Amino acid sequence: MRKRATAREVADAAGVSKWTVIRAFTPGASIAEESKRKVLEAAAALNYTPNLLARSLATNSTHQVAVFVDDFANPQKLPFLETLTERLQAEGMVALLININTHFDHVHALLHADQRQVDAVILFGTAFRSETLSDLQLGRGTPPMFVLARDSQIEGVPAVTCDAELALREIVDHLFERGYRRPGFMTGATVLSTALRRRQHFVDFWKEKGVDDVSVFSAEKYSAEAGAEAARNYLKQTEPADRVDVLMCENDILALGAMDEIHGRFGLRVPHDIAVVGFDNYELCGSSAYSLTTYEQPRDEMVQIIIGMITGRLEPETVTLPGTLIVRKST
Amino acid sequence: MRKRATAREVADAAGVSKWTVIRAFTPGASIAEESKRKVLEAAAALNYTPNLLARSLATNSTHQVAVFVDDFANPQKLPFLETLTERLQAEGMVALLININTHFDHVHALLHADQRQVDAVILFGTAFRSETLSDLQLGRGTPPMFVLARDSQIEGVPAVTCDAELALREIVDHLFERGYRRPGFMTGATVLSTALRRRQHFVDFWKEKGVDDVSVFSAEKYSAEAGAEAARNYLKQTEPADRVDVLMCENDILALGAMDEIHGRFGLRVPHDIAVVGFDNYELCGSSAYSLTTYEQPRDEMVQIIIGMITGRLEPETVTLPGTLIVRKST
DNA sequence: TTGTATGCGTTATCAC
DNA sequence: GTGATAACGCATACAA
Repeated sequence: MRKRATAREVADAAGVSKWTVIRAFTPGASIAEESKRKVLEAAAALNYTPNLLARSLATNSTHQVAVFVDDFANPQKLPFLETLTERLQAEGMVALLININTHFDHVHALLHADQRQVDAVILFGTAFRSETLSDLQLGRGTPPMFVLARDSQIEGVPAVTCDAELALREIVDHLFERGYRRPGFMTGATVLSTALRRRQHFVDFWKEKGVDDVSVFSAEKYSAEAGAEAARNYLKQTEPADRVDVLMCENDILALGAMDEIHGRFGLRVPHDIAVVGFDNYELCGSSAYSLTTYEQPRDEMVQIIIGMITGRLEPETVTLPGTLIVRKST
Repeated sequence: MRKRATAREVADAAGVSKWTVIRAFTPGASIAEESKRKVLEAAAALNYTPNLLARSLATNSTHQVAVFVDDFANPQKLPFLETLTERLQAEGMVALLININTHFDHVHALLHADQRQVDAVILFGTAFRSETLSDLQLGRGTPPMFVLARDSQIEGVPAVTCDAELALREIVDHLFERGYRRPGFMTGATVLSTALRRRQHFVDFWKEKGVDDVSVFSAEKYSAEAGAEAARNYLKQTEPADRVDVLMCENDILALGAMDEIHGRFGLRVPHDIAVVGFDNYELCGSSAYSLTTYEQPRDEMVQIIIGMITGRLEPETVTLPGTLIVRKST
């Protein structure tokens, strides 16, 4: 592997000093047309491009953003990653995809991101408790952090989320209107704040409607298989007369798994016997096999805002955006 | 944002030279126990960790690997990204997720990756024609490239893929055994080599069985919606008597869309009227709503091998691995 | 407009 | 075992 050409080499070839070479590659620098032409020619011949590593070291800014992800089971992550990377790249930045799990925990990852001098850290749908942060004793010196698509549990760390209160209100209104009165809620992993919040709103709004009893049960993970298993256990343990008439799941992937069990294995009709609601509007929700009623997050807007905060165009503060209820045949 | 502590500061605090500080953070360096203790103490107090950026500049190795992705519609990308990031991180590397699309093409991305001095570039399921590369005139000096989950179309760039020939042979054998004789193949975007190869094998193996006529039609993109649309057009334009009795789709997401159209909208029975086969074994394929026969790629092994090549443990060469046929109710 | 000196934080290599 | 010098490639500030 040949070494990259340096500014110094280009300078020699063009017969100027290396600083003139730098200027030719610095937009808005004062340099003579003639010099610039000579430099660019020599650069092209030598295949020179500025070394971003050295630039980062000198400018103290890497234009890299670390994106922490801990749940790869939700296919909804993919379109988010797509727009996120696209927007970042449009701003001259690039995403460092960091997998957070038991082998590479938050503290470790944050330390690593810090060592790499990333411009920002995006906690994308991951749970990050503040005790973890204070353990790190890194409050200052840490790159700016932002939470995407989940509530922030850390003081001073802004979050960009879909408005859970509004969403759940719309959902409960819709379900009430359709005549459902025996609601159930399936959560994924109860430790997560967003799960708790969605569930809490769900329970609260039903209470406002005069429905005090909401069955709550949880899947172990956020996967279709886990959703199916949780539904199976529930159906096995509950007499038909005692069952819920509508099941809201914390996200689509749980809902699809649950639906599959309800309809596919137990032969119950959706929505006649049990209606199902998801959250996210994953592409396959619209398929006729499922036709799942769900709630769509304003993905593009969320990403745009979080990037605005990273670039400094927007004030860093928690933003909550309205989403869209998508009513389909499952309710 | 406070500045990070430097080796120099720690050195002053510990009363040693900054080189001794470096040694304390270099595994296997020769340093006195006493000095090391003092340094680590001072480092902890000042919250010092080595600056990876400066290290990269000095060592000429960033431990960053660029991962190019151009298709975010296939949910199968997600588990691949999960194991990829996990394995990379286990090796002390980190993934740079780069979105290749019309706004940020391959040449641009490769240039960018090169400027960032990445240790390697993984073309993950993206089409990269060699003309593009030669346009760049970068043959030398470019970081080592590898293709994952697609055939390499570039001389000297190794690929790690699932054995398409074996896969298609197993699939065709299975279909033939089940009695299907009027096969069809749905491809996503015909320009891609892997699409062409899978299709070609499909056609060839049927020919070996004495079936010369394979209907081929293509969806515009790799999405459920595109698969559904392609199926819809086919069903509309083809008399029931003339239709295929089995439809193989280039990947699961197309197959799920097609199935949805065949069964959900047109009311045809799968597999009785038309059988369907996918490729990838995406999680929802196993759901009772679809129960799609498909072919699973040896994901972990593929990732492990490509990382072996990147780290130098394995010789960089094209590797083709056998996958697993998953037979379900759709055939 | 152009050239010079200095700094960014680390590593490699050599003296001591 | 420890300190010092040079180098990595570029950016900033200043002088010419």
